[in-house]
Amino acid sequence: MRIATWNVNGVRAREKTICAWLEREKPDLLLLQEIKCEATAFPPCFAAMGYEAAIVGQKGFNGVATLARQPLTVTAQRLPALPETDAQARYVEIAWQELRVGNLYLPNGNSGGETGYEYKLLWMDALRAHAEALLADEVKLILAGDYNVCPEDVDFAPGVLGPDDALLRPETRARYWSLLWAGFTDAVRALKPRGPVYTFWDYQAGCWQKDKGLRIDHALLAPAVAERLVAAEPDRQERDRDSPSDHVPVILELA
DNA sequence: ATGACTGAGCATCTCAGA
Repeated sequence: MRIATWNVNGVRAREKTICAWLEREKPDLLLLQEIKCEATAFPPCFAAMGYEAAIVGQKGFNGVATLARQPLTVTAQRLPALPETDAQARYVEIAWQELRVGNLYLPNGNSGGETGYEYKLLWMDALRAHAEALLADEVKLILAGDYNVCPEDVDFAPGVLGPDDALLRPETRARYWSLLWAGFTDAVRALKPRGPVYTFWDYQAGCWQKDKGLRIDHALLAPAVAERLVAAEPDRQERDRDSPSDHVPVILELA
């Protein structure tokens, strides 16, 4: 079973790139973040390739969608703990085969001043509350996507982030670890405990060429899923293609 | 000392990204 997560930075701008990648990699599930469009504007090409889609879209910003080869059931289109008035499209969750798969795009937190940062923390609290409820029910849960968190110092190249960046502030990291310690396994770190495993490189200043990246795209696995983990790594080749996303796919293989 | 990108929108600049 192959499951991938990918912040594509605009699904319409990346349509051909994603189709070609699906053709090569043939994952069972693909979790997309930053689709930057409403569901009505979502490209039809994935359906033509045999993928069903669960889409939570938004005009211009954010937006998540999960593609699945086999039938899926949508179980959530937002985090239950957030107010219903919250308009940001950042979470979609499906039941698929024996699994529950949450696809998330966590707020960056560097824009909008302290209010913007507080929203990130609020969102992380809501994510943990939801995750704990599912784990308590022994749901076979995968929570994957763009977390916008560098868990440890090894997860960002020296010099690419300031000391107060929202991706690594202590309040951010405390919430990330609190989520992880609720009972998850970080799939990539479980298989590569040490060293950089970047998933993002800024478009600016030749960051990719200098390998000055970040590890911010994560896949967290509930215990019953973690015991089936065979492989988990970013597909770095994708960053070298024409007009790439600034993130690469992270691919998981489960027995 | 230093690099200066990308997508989308009531668009030829602004915002957000991270």
